[in-house]
Amino acid sequence: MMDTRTKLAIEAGFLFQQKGYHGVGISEVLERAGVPKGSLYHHFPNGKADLALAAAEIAATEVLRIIDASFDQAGNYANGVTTFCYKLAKYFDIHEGKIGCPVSATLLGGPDNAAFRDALSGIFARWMGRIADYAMQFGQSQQEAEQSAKRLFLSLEGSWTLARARGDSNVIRQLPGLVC
Amino acid sequence: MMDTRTKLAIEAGFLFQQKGYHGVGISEVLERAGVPKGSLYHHFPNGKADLALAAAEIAATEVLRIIDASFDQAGNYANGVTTFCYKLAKYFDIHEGKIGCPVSATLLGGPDNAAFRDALSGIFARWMGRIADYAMQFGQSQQEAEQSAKRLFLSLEGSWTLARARGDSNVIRQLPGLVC
DNA sequence: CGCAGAATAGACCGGTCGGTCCATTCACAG
DNA sequence: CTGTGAATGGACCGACCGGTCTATTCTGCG
Repeated sequence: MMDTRTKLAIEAGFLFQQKGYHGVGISEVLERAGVPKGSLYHHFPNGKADLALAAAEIAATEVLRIIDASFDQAGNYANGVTTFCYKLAKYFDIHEGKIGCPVSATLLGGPDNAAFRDALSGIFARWMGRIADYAMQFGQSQQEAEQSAKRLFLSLEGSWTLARARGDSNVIRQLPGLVC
Repeated sequence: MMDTRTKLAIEAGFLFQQKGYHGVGISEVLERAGVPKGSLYHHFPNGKADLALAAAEIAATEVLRIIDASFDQAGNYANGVTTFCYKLAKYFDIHEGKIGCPVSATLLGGPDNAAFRDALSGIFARWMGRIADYAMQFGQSQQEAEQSAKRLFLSLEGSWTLARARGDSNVIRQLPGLVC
């Protein structure tokens, strides 16, 4: 069975992504995870803030895995982008359109903390770096690749927001036609 | 002097944009606005939710004004986009990089409410519509114009997020080179 | 002036927040 | 078995939350 610490971080992640850092109460996380309060403060001595950072880290890694899965078998860059967007749209639908960017809702809504901002910008850099790597692998120059990655990332972040506002994942699915 | 109702909505808007709906307490808004609680519930009988909707509406209108100011005197579409982004970057800097999209932080973080989502998607539609109008005015076909507007809006929404994570408005300033 | 409704002022409320603390149970080394 | 630290379980706390309610002050009309 899954680690208590991991289970807490994952359940907290889902909730944070839907309602933001301040919109989720500790007790709600505990109830969903089926874990008592004592355990939380054993695994996350700094409480809610630690929990949010761990949740964001897990979600960030999951997105990296989706990037890999999308580009590894793609014949070219545009193809990889399309697969990537479709996978994210599916993820969006699974959670009933209630979910935004898995990390920005968690960390941007949190306390005005340097640690939170650093974690967030680090995660974004990792995502863009990974996408740029694949773009280069498919023949783009480093400069081109970084620009492609940035363009994709920015639009994607916007698509997540718009999709949530509309309750419709099609914005995400139509993204490849817009940025490639 | 400014209307008490308006003052409340504006101050609430700044706070919501920084910390999200649940991150801001009523008392904090009242303190900043220098207004007692009774006045708030006189002007906004439904309390915090009404306040957030009014705040978003004001911010949305302000953005429309910035769009107009940017495109009205621009010689072409690309020029208007550049001015628009520079104005937004300046707005971002004025608020010390602590501010995101003026409406999504307020409304997406709020209660999982149909009224909130509708208001948000309506505001986004108005923004994109206005930008598309200018694009057509500068010679683009309707289809081209809508695509241009969507591309700009999505990247802009993403830029706001990234700028906030980095605490640096340059992402927004570099946007025209990326989407035009 | 007197009156009425709008607006302001703030005490007060029940509920929930994040967090602390300690008793208990578990897993495992000796 | 016993001992020990990790992990769990949950009662409890003060602070703050959004919201209600009543008293008072302002404002404009007759």
